[in-house]
Amino acid sequence: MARRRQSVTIKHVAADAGVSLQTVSRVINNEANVRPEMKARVQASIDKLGYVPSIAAQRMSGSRSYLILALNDRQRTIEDWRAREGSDWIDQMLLGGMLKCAEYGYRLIFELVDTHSDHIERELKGAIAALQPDGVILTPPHGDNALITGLLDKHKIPYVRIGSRANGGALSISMGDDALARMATQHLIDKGHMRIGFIAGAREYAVSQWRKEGWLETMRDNGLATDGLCERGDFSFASGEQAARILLESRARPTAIIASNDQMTMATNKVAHELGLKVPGDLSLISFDNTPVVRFVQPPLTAIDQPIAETVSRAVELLIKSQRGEELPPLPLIVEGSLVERNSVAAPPKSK
Amino acid sequence: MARRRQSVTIKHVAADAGVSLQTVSRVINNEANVRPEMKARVQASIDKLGYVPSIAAQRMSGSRSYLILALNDRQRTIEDWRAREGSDWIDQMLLGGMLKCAEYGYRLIFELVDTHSDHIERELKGAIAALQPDGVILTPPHGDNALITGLLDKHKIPYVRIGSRANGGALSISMGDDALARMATQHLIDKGHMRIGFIAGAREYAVSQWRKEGWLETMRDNGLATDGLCERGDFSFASGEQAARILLESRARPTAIIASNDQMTMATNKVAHELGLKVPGDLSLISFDNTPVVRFVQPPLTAIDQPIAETVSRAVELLIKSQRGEELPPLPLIVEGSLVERNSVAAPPKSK
DNA sequence: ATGAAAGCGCTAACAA
DNA sequence: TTGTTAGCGCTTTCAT
Repeated sequence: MARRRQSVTIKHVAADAGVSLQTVSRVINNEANVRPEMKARVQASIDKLGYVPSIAAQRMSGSRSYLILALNDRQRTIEDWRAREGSDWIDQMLLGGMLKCAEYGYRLIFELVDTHSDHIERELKGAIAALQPDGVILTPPHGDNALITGLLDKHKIPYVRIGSRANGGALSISMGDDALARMATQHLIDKGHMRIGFIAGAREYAVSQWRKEGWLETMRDNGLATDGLCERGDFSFASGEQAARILLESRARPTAIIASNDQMTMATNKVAHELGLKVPGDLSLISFDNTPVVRFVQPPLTAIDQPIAETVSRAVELLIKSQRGEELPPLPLIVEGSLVERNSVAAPPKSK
Repeated sequence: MARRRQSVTIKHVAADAGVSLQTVSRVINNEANVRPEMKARVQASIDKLGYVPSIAAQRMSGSRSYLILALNDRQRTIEDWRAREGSDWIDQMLLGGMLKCAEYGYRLIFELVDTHSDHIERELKGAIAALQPDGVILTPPHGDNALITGLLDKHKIPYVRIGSRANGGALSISMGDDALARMATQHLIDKGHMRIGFIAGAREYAVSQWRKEGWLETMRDNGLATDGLCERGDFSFASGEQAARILLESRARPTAIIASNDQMTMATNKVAHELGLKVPGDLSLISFDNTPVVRFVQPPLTAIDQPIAETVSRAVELLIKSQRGEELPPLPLIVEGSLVERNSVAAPPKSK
């Protein structure tokens, strides 16, 4: 086993610049109490020698680890990967998270954690002990998991919850799901729809509730009935099929349906075709998430885009700024999504 | 700044078990020279206290970092992420790489590195110095970048090249691209095609050449002409359109085309439609990669599936085994892909 | 504003 | 088979 040592250490730099280790350390960490000329001299040596501090050593002496942990739901993530259905949540997360981390000299490490099950605690403790991350990003539904947040609180590790129910205490970010659901509902109402169905997502995801409420309130505000117009799925294609079938086979079927993610919307689209309904002629559809596949479906789906990259990017910023004691924006931060119009929405059919 | 220390260290375990630090260390690292009863006692303390070694400290004392670095091409990766066209290379890489790492207590860290440009060296040196990874996975086209492999050699960091031209020295894995191209070509010949066009990929990717050669040789072996049947793109949709247009507007246009990735195949499909050619009636198509989108195109594309998850998983195994001095399989390891039949291949048109 | 000394948690080398 | 010692590269004291 090759005993790999750092090729250029702080000592080399100190020797080269003719200063103490401490001064070099101060320059690296951009601390006060270093004269500009001194700083320049040290920096020159750093550049000359190509010195980069060892994260391990920095961590060891009680400083930062420059590691940010992103916790995702194990089961769902692996299922998505295996299914290869084009969900790009992870990619977008990396796009936003990694690049922002890189700006500040941090790295993002992905970790899969079970939602249920009792070894959550062991897993998470293990990751914390092994990595000593400077911050943690909790993606749905982990933000609402008291076991996780409790553990992080105990270890005093800052974390940001994405799309979580709870607002107290920690840093949190949402994509304004209720407003987005309102936007979608209003869009359909503006087109003349009155019977707008809704397929909700899994209960354990806070966003499911928010999205549903946005729809519910907008319907109410417009004096429209909602009885028998809401079914709940679990974000899977199969559950979407089931929910869609119930809605579309009911006596007074909706002329439009909003489903809480792309898979369920695509399922609804399929059921509509099976029942001989034309989309968007007989049935308008609006989806949530806007993953790549919705552009390739027939018809391409109008969808609420979730700005995941932007959200995770802001989450990283929040974490780093809070660690540095810098000022934070008012929380929860809302990174609003938008409605992307394609071809799955039209005016409702005249008859009936 | 909360000065975060390890909550349970090797000292606690040693005290609890009433043994020396070294003995605990030996148990952690599964070394010899520990009596079973001793080992059991220590392990009991570890479990009781929920002890997990600090990677930073392990690295510091010259041992492993339990970190594996996966190097991807920065520009292409970011472009793919932004385009949101459903390429799931990264996801598959994580699926295979992360999970295998987890089995052995390692973590996979992604890093984006420029292919061209002179700061490659600085970037890579920085990553190595900061992270001290135990191994590196080089995805195309980095495996053929002498600057990168040279640097890794110098630092004595084991690396595995995926889909690289070079076979000497280092660990390497390929997906048997030439055999796959042969398979695709033969599949078309078996259907009765004689004029089979080929759209090659960017030259800097070794796989481009292999795929082309597989096609070329199979054509030759079957006594079929290849003149004017090959165009080169750069894996982008636009380049695919251009190449397809040249092939399909030529006097003796091919009855089938194999394109070196999904984007270019989809572009070819589009051009065919524009020219009034039916796929697969007038033109058969076989794609490379089999990313999620090809199932949603009309018609769904027959494609060569690249087993990325499996490949990266094997790469991780190779790295860990080589580090442990365990026996390795013969290299380069070939993780063969397969032909996934969908609806873009038919017999050639009768007329002409 | 700079430097010296101590120690973080762990493992390698050596000793017993 | 087990324990002791030294030190990895860095940042924290605390001194100057």
